[in-house]
Amino acid sequence: MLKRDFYLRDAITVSKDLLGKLLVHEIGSSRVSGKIVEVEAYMGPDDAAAHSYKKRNSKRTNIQYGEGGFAYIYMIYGLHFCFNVVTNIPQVPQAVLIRALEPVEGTSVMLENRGVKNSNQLTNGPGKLCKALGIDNSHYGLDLCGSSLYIEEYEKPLQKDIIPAKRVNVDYAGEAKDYLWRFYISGNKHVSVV
DNA sequence: CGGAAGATTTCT
DNA sequence: GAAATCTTCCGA
Repeated sequence: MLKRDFYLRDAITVSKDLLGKLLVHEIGSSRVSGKIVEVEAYMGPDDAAAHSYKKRNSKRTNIQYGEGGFAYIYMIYGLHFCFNVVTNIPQVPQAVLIRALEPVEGTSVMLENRGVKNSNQLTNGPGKLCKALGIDNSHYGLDLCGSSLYIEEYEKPLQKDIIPAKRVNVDYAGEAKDYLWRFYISGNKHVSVV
């Protein structure tokens, strides 16, 4: 399992390092997990696309003001949950949105959670992977150095296979919408948007 | 206290 | 291309 130090860096560095790692959710005795294939970095106070833009501190974003390595989960459009990893030191509100996974363990559980048959569409989007892994608001603020939801070493993608791209659905963010703060693994079938 | 908008998904 | 759908947030 990744240690606290891993998360105490800036969101861009952490996001790139997260590619190829395994996101694990232990539900009772079963393990559900997926390889991280797509992420986006949100850099906080100076990033108009971030929830913590201009040091906004609300009930929702508060966890970002603590130290890195905790789960930041929020509901969007009243329908879907998104899972983020808080990064950096306290008082620096940054986070990494996990946008897509490649199913590894417990795919039958994921299929059941999602109610679809095509495994390519199981976890290829932030809302989808939360549903597939059974992540919801009850996991808000959970310590990723704990024992039920965590990230561990898995694969290390080649540098050339890490593709920078514009973030998705942040058109409202002015100049920040063009920042290349989204990263995904080249050629992977489970990336949400190509 | 009320209005507005959203780090998405799904269907047509 | 547009609706679904409701929590959260910000301004008054």
